[in-house]
Amino acid sequence: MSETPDGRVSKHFIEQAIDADLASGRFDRVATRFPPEPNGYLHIGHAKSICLNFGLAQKYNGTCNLRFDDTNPAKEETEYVDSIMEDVRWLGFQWDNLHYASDYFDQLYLWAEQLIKDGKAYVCDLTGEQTREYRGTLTEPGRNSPFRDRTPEENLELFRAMRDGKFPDGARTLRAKIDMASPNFNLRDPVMYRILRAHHHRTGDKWCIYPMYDWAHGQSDSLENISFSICTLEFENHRPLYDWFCQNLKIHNPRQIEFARLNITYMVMSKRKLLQLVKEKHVKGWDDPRMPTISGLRRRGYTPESMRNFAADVGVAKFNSVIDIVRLENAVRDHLNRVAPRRMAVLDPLKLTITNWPKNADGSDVIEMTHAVNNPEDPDAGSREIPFSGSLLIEQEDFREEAPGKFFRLKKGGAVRLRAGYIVDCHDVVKDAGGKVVEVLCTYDPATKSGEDTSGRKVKGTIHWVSAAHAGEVEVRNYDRLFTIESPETPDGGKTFLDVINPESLQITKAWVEPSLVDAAVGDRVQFERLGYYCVDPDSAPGKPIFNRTVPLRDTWGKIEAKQG
RNA sequence: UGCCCGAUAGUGUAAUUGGCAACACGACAGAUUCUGACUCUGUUAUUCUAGGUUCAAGUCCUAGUCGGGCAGCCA
Repeated sequence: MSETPDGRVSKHFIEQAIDADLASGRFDRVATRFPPEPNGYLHIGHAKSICLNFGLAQKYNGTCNLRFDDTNPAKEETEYVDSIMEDVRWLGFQWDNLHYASDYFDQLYLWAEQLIKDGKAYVCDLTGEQTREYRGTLTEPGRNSPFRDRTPEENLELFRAMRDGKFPDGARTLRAKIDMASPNFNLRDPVMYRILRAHHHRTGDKWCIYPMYDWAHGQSDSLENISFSICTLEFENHRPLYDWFCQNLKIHNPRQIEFARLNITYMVMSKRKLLQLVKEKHVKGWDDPRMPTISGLRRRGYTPESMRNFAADVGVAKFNSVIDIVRLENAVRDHLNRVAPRRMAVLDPLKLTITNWPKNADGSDVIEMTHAVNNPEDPDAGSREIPFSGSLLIEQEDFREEAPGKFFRLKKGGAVRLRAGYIVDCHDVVKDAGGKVVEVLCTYDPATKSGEDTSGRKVKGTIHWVSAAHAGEVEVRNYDRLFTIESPETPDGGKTFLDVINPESLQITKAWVEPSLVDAAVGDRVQFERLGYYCVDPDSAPGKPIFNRTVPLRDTWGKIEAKQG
């Protein structure tokens, strides 16, 4: 739901469907569920689904369950279950009930016997390959399995034997008896159970037959009294089967509604590809800050609020869209701008010496504390004191010996304000043997101290700095997009997504930071003024923080420069 | 050559369900600024095409075009 300018509330198509079903009496409440398969870590696409399902429950004063769709023991692990629960909570949601599809295995088995007795399911001896051949093609109908007309008695006996482990893996299946000529493949006698000897993360070795998705999902929804079963577009063709099972079992029939999954430029979202990135060590793990996983984005410094805002921002529809990654970046900037304390850090230092700075009797610099606002967007954030001296570090790129008029920073013969400090005038530089500027020499204007400026001077630029003697030295990990092209899932020229990994997606560097930052705690988020938002990484040790760049600040000057070549 | 679904500024989402095509982001131009950030202002459309119904069509009908999905004992 969102507000239009004239105050009306606009609802997306799922909310409209819910309104209609509530009004018609088809359902009297909203019950949703988020049903991940625990075979990998959740990514931002799942976050959209989580926000949708839990969000709907909140808006309609209904309920939302978390249910693990754990019907394939070959792929599923407890590690993934734990990470999924952590991610859902971190996003800010609490499920009403926690379930596992595997909790329903007994009920599912009973229902299967019921369908067999009703003559609506049969045991099929076809091999996997034969099953495929019999299924037909896109343009030709399938053919009936030669085992399709077994009697309910025979089917029951064989099915129980399947359950009891009398047959090897893959030898037989239980199939629903629907219509081999249906234009919808899902209705061509879909497999309900396969024989599979694998240790299940919850049921152990109790079962050697496991239900297929279609046979487990809708029935699980039904058992939980779900009203709206929201899933992604690729399940649209499954809906007739979803309804067929509920109707033939004569059980509560939730309404399945499909929406388009989330795609974002410069990201891959398939679990298979993400698994590959992890397994082949192209990244450091599922929570590598370059991953689109919720845990990766969390480590990168994204906030739950920004991710929820992003999900709301991209909307819900049936159109298969690709969201520009800048919208995600914008969402986190927008939130962090409001909440992240400002700090100063210099990543690529250049020495700046103030030649007229006062000295103590012993020849050392006088140290003066200056007053800096913590967050101009948030008066409640207060202010802090930073040590200022005659020996500072500024950013290399903030100084040019000679520069065009549009360059507002420091140049020889020019002036600039040192943020929360003084205005300085540059009168000379010191170069090394190679002619590279290694130090800039300035004078400061005592009447221009930040907060008590009586000079009336105006300068065009303000730059950040740290006092050389007081700066803490820390590690900084500057992250960038993991891929070099917009659509890494489909690169040109026979390349794969692995060929378009951005070799510069992680740049480790040092930074010199204002003193308070040395004690930053894991998870702390700050804005390095004029650079970007940073978050303290779990790899940090006490007194040795490591800062991950969440996202850089928008850089208008960088754009202008790039354009001018 | 089958079935299902979709198509509205560059990108995404709206349009009181047949009544002046709007909002966000981006891009561009400008203002402001002790962060070239933030903020503010302006610019950015033959609603895929062709017919039809209607006083009136983005919305309804017909045909077409383009895009996505479907032939796992995966989910």
